[in-house]
Amino acid sequence: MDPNEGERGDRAYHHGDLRRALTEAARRLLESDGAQALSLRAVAREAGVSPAAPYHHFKDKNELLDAVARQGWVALSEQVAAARGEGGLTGLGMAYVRFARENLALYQLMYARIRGQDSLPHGKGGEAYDLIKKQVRQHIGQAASGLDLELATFAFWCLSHGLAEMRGFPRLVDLKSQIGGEDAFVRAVLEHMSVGDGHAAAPQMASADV
Amino acid sequence: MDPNEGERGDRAYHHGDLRRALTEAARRLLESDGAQALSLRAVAREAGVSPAAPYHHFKDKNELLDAVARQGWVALSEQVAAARGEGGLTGLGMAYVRFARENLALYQLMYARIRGQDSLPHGKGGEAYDLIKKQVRQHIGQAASGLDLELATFAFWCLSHGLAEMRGFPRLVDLKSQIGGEDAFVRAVLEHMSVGDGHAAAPQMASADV
DNA sequence: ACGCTATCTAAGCGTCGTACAGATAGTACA
DNA sequence: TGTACTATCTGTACGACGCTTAGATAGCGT
Repeated sequence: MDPNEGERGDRAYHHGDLRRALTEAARRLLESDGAQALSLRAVAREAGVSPAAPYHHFKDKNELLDAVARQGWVALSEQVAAARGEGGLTGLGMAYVRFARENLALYQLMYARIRGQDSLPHGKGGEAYDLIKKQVRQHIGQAASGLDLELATFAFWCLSHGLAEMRGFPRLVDLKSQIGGEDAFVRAVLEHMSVGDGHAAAPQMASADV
Repeated sequence: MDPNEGERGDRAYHHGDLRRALTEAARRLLESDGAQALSLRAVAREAGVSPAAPYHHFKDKNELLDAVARQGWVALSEQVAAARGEGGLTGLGMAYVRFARENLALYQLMYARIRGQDSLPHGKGGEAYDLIKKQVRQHIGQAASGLDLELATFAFWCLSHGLAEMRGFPRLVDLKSQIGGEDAFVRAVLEHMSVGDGHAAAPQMASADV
């Protein structure tokens, strides 16, 4: 649950706090050499221990990666929280996308780990989702139904995630230059949904109209 | 470019059309054992050839996976195309999500391959995107600016992708049961964006209203 | 019929995740 | 203080992986 469950800095092991050293080594490798270079042996090497040492702190490689991913969710939540009150809902979305851009390999690891176990981050890790939900509530008004709130939050999350993942796709380069740069594009997409115009409670099924 | 570049059924090799046999074996393994079991050696085993045989048809493992992914994009486009004219834009989105549900490992492989090379599927593979764009144009009206059309299409794609990827997340189970099941949930999210209500040309920054 | 080339096999290299036995260093208690 | 005890780390090994190379084989054009 606690993403830094090895954060007991008081407790020292033979060669120091190896658990923390391992996750830090992993994040270092992730940033420098990318996700495909993140082998357990490489992490152990980077931390200066034998290939078998990590197994005294993590059941297997997946558990190490999960710990790193949890740290990523915490960092994402912090970055989104720091953008609170600056640019409204759009500001949170842009902070989300900025995190993904600045920590691409980590961001992809976070979702890769989630896909492996079919569970969204919860507890500290899922704080970002709740922050966005709160801002969405403020955006669409307290009067909106809880169902609308949930739908709007999820839709906004999808938009942010899509922007984070597909930012570099060639199909978008024309659009981005046409709209005035990367940030303007992100802003435009986030605001395009214009969540909370009050149309969600009675979803229309119009097939075609001008 | 052509996702079935090995589809020359006329040309037979020593043991038949091994290139096709390999991609088919890969898709079989993907469906039965998941993505992490998809090793080159396992594919060769499934196809009944030696571990080195695939290298005469693919430069390396990545090229084999790319070929499988391209077949996936074609299949996705076909499924989306088959839903044309049935349920409007929402129908296309639901077909997209249904494909991801029915071919989960393949769907994730498709995006994993894309992330590795920072390029969206084009040509035959990207047909689905163009189909959705066409339907979005019909939905928002021909009068909308090209910029709005692109933004709306991308936003709708993000929504569909998010639904496909996060469908099983525990955070959503309450919402799904509350809204009346899986399909109703997908429909609600897709329609929530209500793309093309004419607010995109002049994106409002309303902070709160009911 | 004869070479030519494409195709496939066998064997091997370095790396990976992981397991296990033994060494070592802190800790608890006599 | 000395002595078990346990947690931590090393060394070594196993099977599987991606990929390379050398050699066998089969279909092709001439």
